[in-house]
Amino acid sequence: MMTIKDVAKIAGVSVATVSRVINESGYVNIDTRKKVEAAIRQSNYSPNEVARSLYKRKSKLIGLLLPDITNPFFPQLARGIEDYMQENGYRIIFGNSDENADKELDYIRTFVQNNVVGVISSTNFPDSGAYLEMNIPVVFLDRTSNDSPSVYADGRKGGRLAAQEMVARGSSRITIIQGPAHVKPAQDRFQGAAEALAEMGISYNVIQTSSFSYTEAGQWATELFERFLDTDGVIASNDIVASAVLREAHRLGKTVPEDVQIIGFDDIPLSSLMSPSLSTIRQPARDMGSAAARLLIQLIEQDQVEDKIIQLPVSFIERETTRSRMETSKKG
Amino acid sequence: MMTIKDVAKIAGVSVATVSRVINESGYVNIDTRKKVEAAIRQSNYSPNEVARSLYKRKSKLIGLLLPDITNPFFPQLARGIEDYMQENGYRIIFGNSDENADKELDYIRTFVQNNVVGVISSTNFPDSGAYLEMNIPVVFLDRTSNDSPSVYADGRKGGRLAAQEMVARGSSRITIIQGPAHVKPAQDRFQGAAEALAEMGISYNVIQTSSFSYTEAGQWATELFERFLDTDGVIASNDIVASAVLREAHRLGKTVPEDVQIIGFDDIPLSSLMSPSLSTIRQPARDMGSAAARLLIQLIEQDQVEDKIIQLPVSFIERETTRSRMETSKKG
DNA sequence: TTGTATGCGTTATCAG
DNA sequence: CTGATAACGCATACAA
Repeated sequence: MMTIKDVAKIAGVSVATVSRVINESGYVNIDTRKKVEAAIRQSNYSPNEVARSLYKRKSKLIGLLLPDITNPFFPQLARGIEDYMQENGYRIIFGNSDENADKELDYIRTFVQNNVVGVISSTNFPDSGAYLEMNIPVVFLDRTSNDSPSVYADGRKGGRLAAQEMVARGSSRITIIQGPAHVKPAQDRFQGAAEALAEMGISYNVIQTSSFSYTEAGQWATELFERFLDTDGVIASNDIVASAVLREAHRLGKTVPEDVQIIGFDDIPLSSLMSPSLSTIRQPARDMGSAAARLLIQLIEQDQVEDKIIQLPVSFIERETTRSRMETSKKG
Repeated sequence: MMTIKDVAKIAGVSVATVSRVINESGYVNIDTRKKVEAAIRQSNYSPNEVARSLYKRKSKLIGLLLPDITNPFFPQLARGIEDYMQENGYRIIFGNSDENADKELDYIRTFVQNNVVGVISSTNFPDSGAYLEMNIPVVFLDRTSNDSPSVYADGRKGGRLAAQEMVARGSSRITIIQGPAHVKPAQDRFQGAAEALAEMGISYNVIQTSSFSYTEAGQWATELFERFLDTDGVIASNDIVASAVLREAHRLGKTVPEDVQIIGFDDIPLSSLMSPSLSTIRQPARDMGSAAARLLIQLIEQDQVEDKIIQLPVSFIERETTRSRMETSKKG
């Protein structure tokens, strides 16, 4: 590998001068600049980021911690982040936490060991202290913690929306699938749906689940109809579980949405390609990702930021697992 | 941040000694070791990887380049890689290439700028020279290049399998969806299917596609049935497109698999949750990922490797978009 | 068994 | 406008 020294030699100047033209810092004569630039081109030199990072005590690296990239919601977040970071010259060190505190800690440690200048984390332990001790900007994504910088969608609202749309479309024997207890956003959704239903005076069933895994999704769908065969509306904890429910409904000979309506959560890309396509509460995942990236960069490069806490709106995506809306109670 | 110097001061020894206990290199008296270890614990010190990397001219970082993490096949690869790397103390710098040569080059450059010790790449340009010039181990994943280290599934065989299973299950008016021309594995599949069909003396239709994007998948499905309404067997270029075809078939009032059989490719996690669940040619994506990681680490740490080229088997996953096999021509 | 000094590739300070 | 040089944090060769 070429070093700044090699370039200096070729150009017949000192390393300091080369450094100046690279960083456009300090004065440098137009002619010597030409020489240096020529030398750089000729030698195909590009600066060693490690040395830079060592000297400046900060890199162009950011750490990204996601629960499981295999869950289709997270790649969307990751993409939003990566694109924005890429455009701004930052690179990403990525890790899956599996919602496991130790693994998370391990990653955080190596992040700081590598001089990352910031981290974006979708953690269930935002208050673990590890984040504070880092002493570098952190933004929590799809998660919240007091008034720490964070980007998230309004899960509670999403839950409410799902409940309202379901009721407005005529379901009355509704089952809510409650996501994993340790995943905050999942609980927000549940709470939103539950409280909206309560406000409308509609009783509901609840199925408890303990993960978002593909393999278990089928089991919960099975359990759901075993316990509540006559349910006519399912509010799922995410689109994966919703798919499983849709599948199980079919297997039992039910037609969707006539016999059972189903509403998912997230709006993962595949939900529109299923048949019937999945009605769902959309989280603008990619936007959440880029918003988080943008916020983190502000935190890194400026001392002032517009908003430390960014809540993005969710929306109901009407597709084929819900019926058309009944105009039951029109006011006015 | 604590440095080795701080630790040395606390322990009342020199930095060299501290370094020795950290790296278990050279002799160090049992008692002074105790002292140093205590100092490390007390100060919560962990070595600066950047400084290490600078000195040793190699890091614990590896570069990972994938076309698009948003395509459900790639997170599986990524997971296989990440898990294996994590266990072995390596971290990943990740980038999406979008199959764009410039973006790829940009990433490769920053990889070497950051002293990565190896890269795993799913590139369409394995022979671009950029990979050779890097002078660090590269393994191509889901791709091949002469006798460069690589890990991939037998796409040709997969295509053949799909064709054979489709025919054995009674389809005769078969349509193959041909994936993007610039994506080698997609062409392998196509070729395999086409040649198997040819061998069996069965004619077929072909639909050309130019990407694996979700949004366009629907259009191709539409085009497929517009042009070949009476097709009774579709061999799709991947599971996403297969989903779109399934959906379109339903929309047109066709029943699957009675009227049309559909076989996908990849076996993404959601394919088993669809209804009907998707018959598909499975690529062991996660295993491919860990195999690539394993191979890369061998390449990095040893001079000899078992096999530079690893081909993993594909398999037909029989689910609900294909009928049961007709025992047409039983020999013996 | 331990300590001192050097260099890894950069940037920034300070003379010139 | 340009060039020595120190320092970033660490690992190693060499002394002691």
